[in-house]
Amino acid sequence: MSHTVGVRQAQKQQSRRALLDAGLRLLEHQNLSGLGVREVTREAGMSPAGFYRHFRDLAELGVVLVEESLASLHGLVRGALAEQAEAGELIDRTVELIAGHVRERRAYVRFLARERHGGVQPVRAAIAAELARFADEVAEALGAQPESEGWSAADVRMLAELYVDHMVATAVAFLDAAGPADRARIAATARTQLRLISVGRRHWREG
Amino acid sequence: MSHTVGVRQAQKQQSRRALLDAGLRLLEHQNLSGLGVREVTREAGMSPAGFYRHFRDLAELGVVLVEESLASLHGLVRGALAEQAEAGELIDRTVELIAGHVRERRAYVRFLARERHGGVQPVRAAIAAELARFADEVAEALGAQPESEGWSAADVRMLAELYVDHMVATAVAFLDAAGPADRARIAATARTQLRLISVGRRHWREG
DNA sequence: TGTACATCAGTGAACGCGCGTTCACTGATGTAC
DNA sequence: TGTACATCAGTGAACGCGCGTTCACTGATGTAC
Repeated sequence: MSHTVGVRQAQKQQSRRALLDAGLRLLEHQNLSGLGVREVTREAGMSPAGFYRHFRDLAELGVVLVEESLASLHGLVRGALAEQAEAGELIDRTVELIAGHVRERRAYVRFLARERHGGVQPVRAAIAAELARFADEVAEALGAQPESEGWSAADVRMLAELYVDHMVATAVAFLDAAGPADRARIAATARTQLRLISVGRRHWREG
Repeated sequence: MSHTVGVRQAQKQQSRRALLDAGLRLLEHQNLSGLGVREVTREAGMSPAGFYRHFRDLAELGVVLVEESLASLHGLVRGALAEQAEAGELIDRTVELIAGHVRERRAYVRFLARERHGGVQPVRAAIAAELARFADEVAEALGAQPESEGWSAADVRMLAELYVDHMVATAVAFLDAAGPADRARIAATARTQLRLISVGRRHWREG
């Protein structure tokens, strides 16, 4: 019974987690700006006043959710970049990674998609900044590939942005998929689009 | 003084317009699900009860705004497709069209971006259906081009979706542009990305 | 180990407030003759 | 044209309700000796 943290602190963490989870659950079908303190505490099985032991207001809870969402997304991007394979195979793997991520972190992905252009400015800014960082990471990885020889930094960065935009669009499409057949169609479309971009990249110099 | 419509009806139309404009104005900085009836009527200079002479609730007002937004977007898409020019020139014109549309219909574009994944289901469905129709139109136009010879209908459709997604992403980027220099950068990126896709399309067969 | 005091996460009651919606109304516009 | 009645867009008051936030509290956990 090591109590390096203490029972009290552990219980507090648990309550905080319950509030975050309740918020995430409720945000799957509504906007952050439409959420209420009482609504969240009700869902978490806590009295309304208890909320203020953990967060100043709902925007603060929202920002924590953004951080968690982005951490999970970062894992996805790193995973995609770490893959070492032939181009076609890499495309297939990437699309699979996105599909899997949407399946496992559905609520987080939905939250990001919804608040990316939502009504809460600090949350929007955090998401935009983090997507820019993803583009940086992707640009760096692309720049290291032999296919990028002779490309300007700006062109590599442009290509990275195109990939990130496409990843986001694909993830959102998976979110709204109607069923397995629909998911398969979305995956096939995404793969073909990535292949098209890849072809364009290879023939870029010849214009 | 032709009164084919009647003074009373004209005044009612004017009030309705005032409510829609007030809503659109308020929605530039908040979500539809966070908007209030009293808030809208206050902004429109009308008593709260007056709202119900025009709309059942705010979702109904929101759906009308979606229709208006999409009508304006339709004009943009038709404009882009109607252009007859050499590929490079066409890309420049398309990016200019998007930039101009964002400048002139800023509030509508912001509204669409925000509610596309927002918390009001009927509004979301309307936007998704309409974007699919845009993809259909674009696919039809692309299919008629000589460059599409030998392409399957599915591949043409996939290309159209890529273009529509890219248009949306570009419009949203323009929305958040920090200034003229930022706008120029976004335009340059969008042009280069379109050129890349165009190159990929030309060399598709050789894959 | 036991005891006495301190801390503090969570409670339940209370507050004032703005909300959505209804209602009977009013007065300008429309219509019939 | 003038008059008498009908229509109906917009009003202002009223309602009940759930909201965010505060407060003094309680009782389990932590700490000092």
